[in-house]
Order: sequence, then C-alpha cells, then structure tokens
Amino acid sequence: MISVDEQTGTVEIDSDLRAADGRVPGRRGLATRQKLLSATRELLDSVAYRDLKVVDIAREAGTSPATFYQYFPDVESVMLALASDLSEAWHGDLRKLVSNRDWDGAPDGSAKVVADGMLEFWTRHKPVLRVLDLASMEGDLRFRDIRTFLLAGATSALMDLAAERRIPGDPMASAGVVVGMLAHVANHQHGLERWGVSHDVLVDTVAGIIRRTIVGLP
Amino acid sequence: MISVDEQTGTVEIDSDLRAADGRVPGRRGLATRQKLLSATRELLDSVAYRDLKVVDIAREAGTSPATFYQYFPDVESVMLALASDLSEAWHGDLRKLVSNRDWDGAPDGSAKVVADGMLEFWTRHKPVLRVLDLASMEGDLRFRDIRTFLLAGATSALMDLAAERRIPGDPMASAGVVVGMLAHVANHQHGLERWGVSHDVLVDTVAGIIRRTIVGLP
DNA sequence: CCCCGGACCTGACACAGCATCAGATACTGG
DNA sequence: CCAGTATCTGATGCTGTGTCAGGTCCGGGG
Repeated sequence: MISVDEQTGTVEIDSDLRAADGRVPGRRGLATRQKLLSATRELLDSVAYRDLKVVDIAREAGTSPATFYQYFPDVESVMLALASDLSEAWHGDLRKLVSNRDWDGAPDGSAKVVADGMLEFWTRHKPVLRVLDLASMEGDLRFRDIRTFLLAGATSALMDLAAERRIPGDPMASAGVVVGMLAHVANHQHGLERWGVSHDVLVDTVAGIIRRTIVGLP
Repeated sequence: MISVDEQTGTVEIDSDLRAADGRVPGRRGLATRQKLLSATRELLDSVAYRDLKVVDIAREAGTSPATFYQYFPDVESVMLALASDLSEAWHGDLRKLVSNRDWDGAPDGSAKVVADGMLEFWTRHKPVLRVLDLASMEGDLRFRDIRTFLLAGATSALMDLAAERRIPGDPMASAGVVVGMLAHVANHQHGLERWGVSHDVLVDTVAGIIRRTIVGLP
C-alpha cells in the first residue's frame, strides 16, 4: 500500500498487512491473499472491470466469498493492491529506461528504446493499468497517487533531459504529456492497428515525438 | 445508434428506436427516455461508472426501475446511447476544428486553436468520454466503433494535413497518436495541474507537438 | 504421540440491486 | 365523454454483497 503524506510529500509504503479481524496473516494466509490477487488479475483479462464480482474472484481462487472478505473489503481494494504492487515494482525500472540511455551519442536509438519499452510495459500490464487510468480519471486520489508514483521516475528523468537540452517550453509539461501519450497509445494500440498502423510504425512515430519534444532534434 | 457495416465500411445511423416490447415510443415515451439519458449523464459527474446502478438512474429521473427497462436493457446500453449521440453531434465539428484553419498563414495560432478546442470539448464531455475510452480499451467493439467515428473526422483531417506537408513518417500514425494524446491530456489534466502544469502551459505544449508532428515546423 | 490454541476457512443469513410481468393509470382521437 | 392504446409501476424471484458464529487445520509443548 502506497500512501502519500500531503504535508511532507513523502511516499510511505505500508506493508504491515492486516486481515479483516486485525490479525497479522501468517504463511498460509498470505498465500490465500496472493491467490486472490492473481485470480483478479487473470479475470481482468477477460471480464470488464464493471462486471468483476467478489463471487467470481473467490471461485477463481478456489475459495469462498467469506474468505475474500478476510483479506479485502471490496473489489476496488484488490485493484488498489495490484496497482500498488505494480507501481513499487516498476517505478525504478521505468526511470532507468529513460535515464540509462546515451542521449548525446545515439538520440534516435534511445528514443526508440524508450518508446518500445514503455509500450511493452504498458501492454504487458494492460488490465491493471487501464483500471488505474480510469480510476485516476474519475478523480480517485488513491489511484491517482499510485499512478503518479509509477510514472514519476520516467517523467522526472524526461523532464531533466528536456531541461538539460534547454528545449523551448515547460520541461515538466513536455515530460508529462509525452508520458501520457505513451500510456494512451499503448492502451489504444489495438484500435490504431485496425486503422492500418503497425506496431513498428507506431514505435517510430512515438519515438519521433519524443525526439522532437524532449531531445530537441528536427 | 451507430453501426458500422464491416463489408462496405458504411456507417449506419439507426434512429428507429423501440421500447422493450417492440412498440415505437410516442412523445411522452421519448421524453422519459431522454430523462433517463440526462439522469445518467448527471450521475456520472459524481458517481464512478462501476457504481452506477439502474435504481439510482431511475430515481434521479423521477421514475421507477421497471420503467428504465422499458427503454434500455441495462446501464451499458444507456452509455452506448449517450456516446453514440455525442459522436453524431460532434463528429463533424471536430473535423472542422482542424480543417477550417489557415495552416499556411498562421500555423502556430491554428495549432493552438486545435489544442484548446479539443481539450475544451473533452473536458466538457469528460464523464461520457472516459467511459467510452475505458470500454474501447477493454476491447468492446461497439464502443470502439463509436470512438473511431467520433475521432475519424479530426484524425483524417490531420492525416491529410500531414500528408500534404510531406512530413517524414506515416501520416495516419502521426494523426492517430496526436488525437490520442489530446484525449489523454484532457482526461488527465487535473493530474498534470497537480504537478504544477497550468492549463495555458499545457495548451502550448500540446500545440507545439501538433506543430512539429503534423505541420512540420521546428 | 496426542492434544491444544490460535490461524484460517466457510455455511448460513439478511439485505441491496437486477430483471420481469401483469395489471393499474394516463393520454388521445373520435 | 369513451374506447383503445401508450405508459407506468408494485410485486416478485433471483443474483451478488457483506457479516457472523462456528467448524477445520496446523504446529508446538507436554
């Protein structure tokens, strides 16, 4: 669980899990919790978030609804946990995807690696990420904080890069818009392919926008 | 209701409405249907799509759940109708927003008007559009077709512009990515503002990307 | 080895929202 | 004003939610 302290701006990771009755779960309990999380992730591949029911998750995890409520108060909380885990696991890697590049020597290749990497990441975790996106759009602050944390690394790395290159315009805005664009393109990749845009062309297009917007090359 | 014929590619608009029992609704019936649509739109401002219930829509519209089922089989169908109406109403205007501009004489101003116009449109109709987005992402073809139709005008106008200007790269991909970026930025405007990016700066940033990606100016 | 106490699970239940239908009510044209 | 049709809704069975009390499992001490 990631929580952001509004006063200090610190991000706290509270892994001090509790079951519904306040117990600290043991080995077996944690395994069940994990099964519920996995079941939810699996179901989300085929079922719309709106239609995701506690009964189905419990059945898929091979347990009963009552057990579900031992570990989560509702379906939304499972999503929160899944998104939070994803955020913790990838926050750093997404930053490195941008900052571990040779932007002076090979800006074109670097832009392409970033575009491809981001698209790949988003596609792999699509089910969870699109719920994260929707909930953020709907104004849910818990989801928005998780989304912000997930993207903060990559965004600030791009921002630093843009600032370093003395690009005209606001570096923060440019970085934010570029990261958002990557997320959106990944989510709607299937739709774009239906218009005859192949994956490779898409990567090139996005890489071009990164190059011109952040690195500042024509 | 918009339906796309996969064979011919034609888009048919079937306004031949029927109530649950097959009747063609009269004046009073259409008014009730309209009240249900408005109630749904209103509720969507404050309630998450996932939590939108038939009972609430009926109450908000000042009628009973049973009446709801006279006009729509479920909540999803109301969304489909709302999205469809929006799509029909704005498809043309969004195209004109792009094509009625003086791109040769005042490319900078034009890009800004497009960016601002799109953001404004998206913000005004956010509740419906974000459901349209989510459902499209989740692979629902009915919603995706509506989304495609809504954006087709603007997208193809941008594509023509890019092709005309002989921009390097695929014009279709560039137009698609730019339109997607606009949608995404509008949806997450609030999040970006929280990072200290003002509306004006955002418009400038997006306009800059349009200018460089579609018009081909540095 | 057994058995005990805590960790874990679930059947049973009360209640909310879904979906349907038959019958009541409200319009409208004649 | 009345007949006939359009429209609405109370009653109802069913699915999913959320909460217990009580049952099962398991590891460690006797």
